[in-house]
Amino acid sequence: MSEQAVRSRSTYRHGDLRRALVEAGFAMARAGGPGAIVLREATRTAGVSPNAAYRHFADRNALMLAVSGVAQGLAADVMEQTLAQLPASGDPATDARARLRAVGRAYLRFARDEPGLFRTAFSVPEDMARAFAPDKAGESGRTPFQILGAVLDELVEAGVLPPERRPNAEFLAWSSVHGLGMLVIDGPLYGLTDDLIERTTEHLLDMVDRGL
Amino acid sequence: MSEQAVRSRSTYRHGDLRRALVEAGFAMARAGGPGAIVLREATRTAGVSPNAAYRHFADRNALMLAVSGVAQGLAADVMEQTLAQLPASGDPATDARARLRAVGRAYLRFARDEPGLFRTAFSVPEDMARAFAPDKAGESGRTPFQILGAVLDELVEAGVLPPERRPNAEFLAWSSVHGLGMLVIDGPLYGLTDDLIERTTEHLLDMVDRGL
DNA sequence: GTCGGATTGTGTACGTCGTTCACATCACGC
DNA sequence: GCGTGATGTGAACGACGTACACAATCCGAC
Repeated sequence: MSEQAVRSRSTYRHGDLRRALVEAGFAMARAGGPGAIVLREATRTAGVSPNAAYRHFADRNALMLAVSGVAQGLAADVMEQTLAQLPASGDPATDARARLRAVGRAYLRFARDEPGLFRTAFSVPEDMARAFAPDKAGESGRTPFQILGAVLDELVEAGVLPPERRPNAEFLAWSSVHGLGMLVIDGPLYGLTDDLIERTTEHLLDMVDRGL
Repeated sequence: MSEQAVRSRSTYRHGDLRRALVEAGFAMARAGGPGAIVLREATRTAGVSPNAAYRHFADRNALMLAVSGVAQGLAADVMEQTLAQLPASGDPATDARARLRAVGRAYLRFARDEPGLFRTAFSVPEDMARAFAPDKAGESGRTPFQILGAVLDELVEAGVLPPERRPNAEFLAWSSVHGLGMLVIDGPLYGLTDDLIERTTEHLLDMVDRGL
C-alpha cells in the first residue's frame, strides 16, 4: 500500500499519484471523517509537493468526493457480504424480509464500525443523479443504493410490499437507518450504550418492516 | 442586534461579548452550517481582537456547541408553533397521530428552510445526557426531544401506540425524519425536486405512523 | 475612598492550511 | 530527435486556530 509512497521516490513522476492521494485521504477519513482529510498531508504521505495534488483534483473537495466514492464502495461490500451470509429459509416472503433487515443492519454496523468512513461516504453532498456512478460500487459492481433497491424489489416479488408502495421506497428505508446512524455517531444520540443502540436498531428495523 | 457590535466601540469592555460571538456564529452557521463558523470572523464582527473569544469559549468547538444550542432552540420553536396551529378534531386518536405527523413535518421543514442551522443543531456531537439542557429549549422551555416525547405520550394515552412500544420510541421517529433531512440537504439525495421531497416526506410519515 | 486582585481585552507570534503562479522535468507522438 | 502536453516543484499569499505575555478595567475589602 504505502511501500514506495513514504520513502522519497527516485523518479520525477510518481507513477500513480492520484491513487496514492485517494488512499492517503481514505486513511485520514477513516480516522476522523471527511473533515479530517487534509490535502497537504495527503501529498506528504505520497512523498510529493503540495501542489502536485492539483494535477489530479480541482481542489480539496474533489479529493473528498473521490474518497467518498471509495467509502461508499466499501459500504456496499459490507452489505453484499452480509446478504451473502444469510441462510435461505425456503419461504420467499420471510427471506425477502430478512434480507431487508440484513441490509439495514449492515448499514448501521458499518456506521458504528467505521464512523469516519460512514460520514465520508454518506454525508458529503452529491446529487442522486450520480448515486449510480460505478466508482461508488463495491466489488460486486453495485452501489449501496442499488443493493437496497434490489432487496425492495424482492419484497414486491414475494408479495410482501404492495407494488404501489414500491416507488421511492429506497428513500424511506434508507432515511430511517441513515438517521439512526448519524444521530448515534455524530449527533445528540452520541454516547448511547452499545446495548441500547443494538436494541434500538432492531426496533427501528421492526418499524420499517411494518410500515414500509 | 448588531447595533454597537460592528462600529468600533469606545469602552474597553465589550459588555456582552459572549452573546455577540454566539450571534455572529449563528449568522455564519445559518449561511453555511457548523463548518462555516469561524472564530476570528466572529470576533471581527464583534469589534474585538481574536483572542478575546478565549475569555468566553475554550476553543472554536465550544463556540460551535453554544451556537448549536441556540439552533436547537429555534428548531423547538418551529415545532411548537406548528403544533399550536393544528386544529383539534375532537377524536384523541386522530389528533395524536396528526400531532406526531406535524412534529415530523416541522422538523423536515426546518431542515429545508434552514439547512445550515439544521446541521448545526443536530449534527454536532453531544451526548443524549445533555439533550435536556435548558439552553437548547425554545421559548416554550422544551427541547425538540422533549416535544417529540410529549407527542408520543399522547399517542399512548389515546390508545394508538401500545405502551410496550413506547420506550425509546423517540429514537425511531427521530431517526426517520432526521435521516431524510440529512440525505436531502447534505447527502446523496441532494438535488431532489421539491415536489419529490414533499411526497417522500408524507410517505415517510405514513411509514412511521404505521410502523411505530 | 483606595487599593489589589480577578476579569476581560490587546499585541505579537507560530504553525498549518488551501490555493495560485511561474517554472522545471519528463514521456511520447510526429 | 524534437517539441508539446502532462506532471511535479518552489516560493508565496492570505486565511485560520491558538498560545503567551501584557494592558485596561471592574469590584469588593478595608
